Amino acid sequence: MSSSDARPPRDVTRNDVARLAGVSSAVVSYVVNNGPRPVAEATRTKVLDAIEKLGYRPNAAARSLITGRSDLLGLIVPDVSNPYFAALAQAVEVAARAKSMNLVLAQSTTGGIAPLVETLSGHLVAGVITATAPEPEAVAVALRSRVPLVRMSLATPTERLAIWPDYYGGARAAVRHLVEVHGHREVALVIGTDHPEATDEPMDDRERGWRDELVEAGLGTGHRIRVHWSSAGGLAAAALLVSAHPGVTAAFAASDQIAIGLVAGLQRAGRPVPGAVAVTSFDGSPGAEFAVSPLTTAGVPLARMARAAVAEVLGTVPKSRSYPTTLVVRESCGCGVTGPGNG
Amino acid sequence: MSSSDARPPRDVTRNDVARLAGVSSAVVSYVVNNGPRPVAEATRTKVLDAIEKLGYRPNAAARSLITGRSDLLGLIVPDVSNPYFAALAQAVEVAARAKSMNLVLAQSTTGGIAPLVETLSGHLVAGVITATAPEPEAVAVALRSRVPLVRMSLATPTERLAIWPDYYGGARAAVRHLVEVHGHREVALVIGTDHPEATDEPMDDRERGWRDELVEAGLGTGHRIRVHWSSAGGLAAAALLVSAHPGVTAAFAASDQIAIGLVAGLQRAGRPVPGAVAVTSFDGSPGAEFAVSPLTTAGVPLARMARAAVAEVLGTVPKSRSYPTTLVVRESCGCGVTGPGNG
DNA sequence: GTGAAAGCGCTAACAC
DNA sequence: GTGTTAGCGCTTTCAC
Repeated sequence: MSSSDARPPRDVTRNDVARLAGVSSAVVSYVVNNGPRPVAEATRTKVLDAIEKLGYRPNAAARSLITGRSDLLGLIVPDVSNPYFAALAQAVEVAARAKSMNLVLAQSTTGGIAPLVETLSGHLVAGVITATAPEPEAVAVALRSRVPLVRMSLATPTERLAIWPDYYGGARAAVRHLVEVHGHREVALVIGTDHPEATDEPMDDRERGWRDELVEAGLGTGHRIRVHWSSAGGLAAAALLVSAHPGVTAAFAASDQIAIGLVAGLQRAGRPVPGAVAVTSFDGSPGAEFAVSPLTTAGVPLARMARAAVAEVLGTVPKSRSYPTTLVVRESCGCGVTGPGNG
Repeated sequence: MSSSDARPPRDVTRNDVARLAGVSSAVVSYVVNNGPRPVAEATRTKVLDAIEKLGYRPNAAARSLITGRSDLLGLIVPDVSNPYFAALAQAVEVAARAKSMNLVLAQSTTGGIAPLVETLSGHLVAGVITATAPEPEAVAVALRSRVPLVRMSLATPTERLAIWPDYYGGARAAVRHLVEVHGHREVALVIGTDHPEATDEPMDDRERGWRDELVEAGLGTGHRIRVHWSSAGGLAAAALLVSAHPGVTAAFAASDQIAIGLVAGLQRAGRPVPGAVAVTSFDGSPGAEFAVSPLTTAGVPLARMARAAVAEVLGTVPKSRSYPTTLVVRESCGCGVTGPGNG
């Protein structure tokens, strides 16, 4: 501690273990990796003892250098502080750890993910799971470095290397509940956008689901509000809804975060949910239960999706790429509410 | 593509670059690392061109192997899907990336963190930031592998390698607001616990702050509820509060998550916040604004703390270890509420 | 200002 | 069933 530890004492290496156990370093390797060659039980025990005694821990860098792969797995999300992506990250971390993989978390808050994929691939990650839509350059980088880039929970599904919730079906179920169970005729859509000014954005499957469900019921699709994918966006949507769409009696929010803000904003504007306006949403995040009006929401099976995404990174072709949602019925739709309401 | 790519084509290495640029591999190294030796401008350009042309990317494993360190930084949290830890993780990721470090995220959902520290140190991480209290064995592992283990946002501050919000001061401010501004005399504490049955847990500084503030105001400290650190816990606390502490007119919740459940539960129990019970809490998480009653909460400066924690991992002794909170005043305390209330 | 070369700790042929 | 050994891609000392 006196000098600025100029050169840290070397870690205990596989050779130290071999020496103490009285075997060759190869045998230590076979024991540590359970292969690729068999080891006699007695020898194995000696090695294990030596490892224990020395507190030996394999150097992941050396291993990666030779194998060309690591036990690292990249995860790119727009922003982990968003509860949906937080839930996604937690599910992926659990799924990764179940496969003895470590998660490297990267946020794409600003700009493209190509530099992130580049960095990650420099770490020889087994693959990258992205919840941010990769721009063409990012895809090119992944291809060039031969790193599987698995899209997870993106609104515009691809056929290859992607896992997504059934946005379309979930949205239809959430809208159908409003129409069939509660009899609403004017159902607005409140959806997010990443490019507020862009007009040629591909249509989100949740929007498609909302539209088709209304059309099939013979209802109009004139009420559509686009805001940020956040509770603040939902708050803004509430203001818009009361001012520009006064006749609306129900709304489908494309995410719980939006719904949380929407429901709070509606309440503040004197249009309580579900009394004045019924709301359903999409995600099934834990916080939905504690919204100003507990949210009825299409629940996404993140744990299963995460396992599928990790498996896909590891080279397993998943049985299914689209995961059905389950409508969690609470109160924001008008169900089970006592007192003044339109149930 | 026909065979199962038995042996992936070797990546482009530093030698390829050297060959193309017509220099030695050492020079490539000097260019890539900006040192440790100077390189002529013309040579540098040639090298850079070759790198560009070949799409060369340094192999992090090889670099780590020789330097004995990586640009990886470990972060251990109990559960990223908890909004507080999600916010913490996002702040740490940003702070890490600002220092060109990559975050390896590990969750300690079950059991001790020693195995995680062990794994992380095998990856030669520059350090580990933990928001889960390390058990003695974890500390020993970190010591043995000479990995700095920085505690972040732990309720029981240490003197070394730790960064924390001013739990004590923040709690006092939140309680003081209830007492001095709103005149409450019976202020309950709703706090979490990791070991529901343990009785010898060290006292959380938030509890100490709550107690001292009340004592100095000449008030009683008889109302204390311990639940899980979650919104579900807050919901349970609401039930307990109405049944076992009917005289209470205000409560300080030790976390926003608890407060969110508490406020929702109180509302459901017909004791609206802040009308019937005023509430303040601790954290300042984004979601607090959208609680059933927008939360007045002691805001924690996570971004600054994250920068300090990352700096500490990197060997900088922080100017400060304790970070003051800022009371964000909204409505749950009774401020700015029109209509029936006890403002 | 540049090059040659010695390993970092580990894996996996290959030899015995 | 075990040992020997040749690198993996990179950094850095040391010569020039």
